[in-house]
Amino acid sequence: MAKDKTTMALSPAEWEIMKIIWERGPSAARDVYAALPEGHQWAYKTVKTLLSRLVAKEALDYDQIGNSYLYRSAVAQDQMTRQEVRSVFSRIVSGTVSPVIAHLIEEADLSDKEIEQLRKTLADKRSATRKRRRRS
Amino acid sequence: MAKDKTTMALSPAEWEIMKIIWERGPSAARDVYAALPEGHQWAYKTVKTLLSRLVAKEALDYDQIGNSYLYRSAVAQDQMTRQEVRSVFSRIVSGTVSPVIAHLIEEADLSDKEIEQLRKTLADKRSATRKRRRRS
DNA sequence: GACAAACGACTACAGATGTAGTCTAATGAG
DNA sequence: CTCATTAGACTACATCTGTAGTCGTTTGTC
Repeated sequence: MAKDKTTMALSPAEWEIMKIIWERGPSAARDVYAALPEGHQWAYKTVKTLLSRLVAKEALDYDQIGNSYLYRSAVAQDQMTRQEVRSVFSRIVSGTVSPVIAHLIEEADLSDKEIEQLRKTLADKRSATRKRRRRS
Repeated sequence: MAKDKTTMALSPAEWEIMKIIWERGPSAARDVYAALPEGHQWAYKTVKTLLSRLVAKEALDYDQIGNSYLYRSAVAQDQMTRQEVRSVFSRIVSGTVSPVIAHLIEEADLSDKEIEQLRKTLADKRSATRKRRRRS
């Protein structure tokens, strides 16, 4: 039933829950509820619904402790993130990706170290591209 | 009724339509239908529905020509794109954006010229960051 | 001028999502 | 042991989305 992990998608509200579990590690429903960022006033029941849906999607798994569940992530955060970013880009972009990357760089709050790292990524990319071109 | 332009969101199917109109310029429903990328076999009626919904959202506007409409974009593509990217990032990211940017760079098909441009963007970013730090 | 073709308006309907509420069973407090 | 509390299961319901279909009107064709 549950979609393949490589095609699973999370709704915004579900992402909110997953982020909490990724940060805190395995958590009971109460803990997730307590960890909601300020400004999110979901009813506890809403959190429970989202947790159940995430279990149904197999994004979460759980261990039963007494009569309650300890939810834990069943998918890696960076994998989900990559997937989501890919999906958004395929929706949005018609042709050129690079202006969007530029926009992100401008908007993001990057440390010097991260900037250095990205420069290196770009440099690698350049040589990789050249290699591909030569081969073809 | 219609959401403020700064908060309007498009569904994936709606993006598909908008991309066609952004590329082709003002178009009749038939033209949009004809311009659907291979593999998208929506019924013509489906296209019509999406166009109407986009008009309702004020993402499209139209001029009446005879008894039919010539649809034209009422929002700029890059503005919508930026908005969408921002929204996705605020959903997804807890903390560090830069791995995601790195991932994009790795995945994207970038020309040498674009890579050079991005390096420059990063360089600017670095000096901007330094300036901000000095000020604070 | 009659009629088929095409158009836009409105309607349909199932699945996903946001946002909870009810019901029943387990359990911890006294 | 009894009872209020709490947990998870199941139910609810409005809205958004994907994906069309029907209806009445306009219009181009002969």
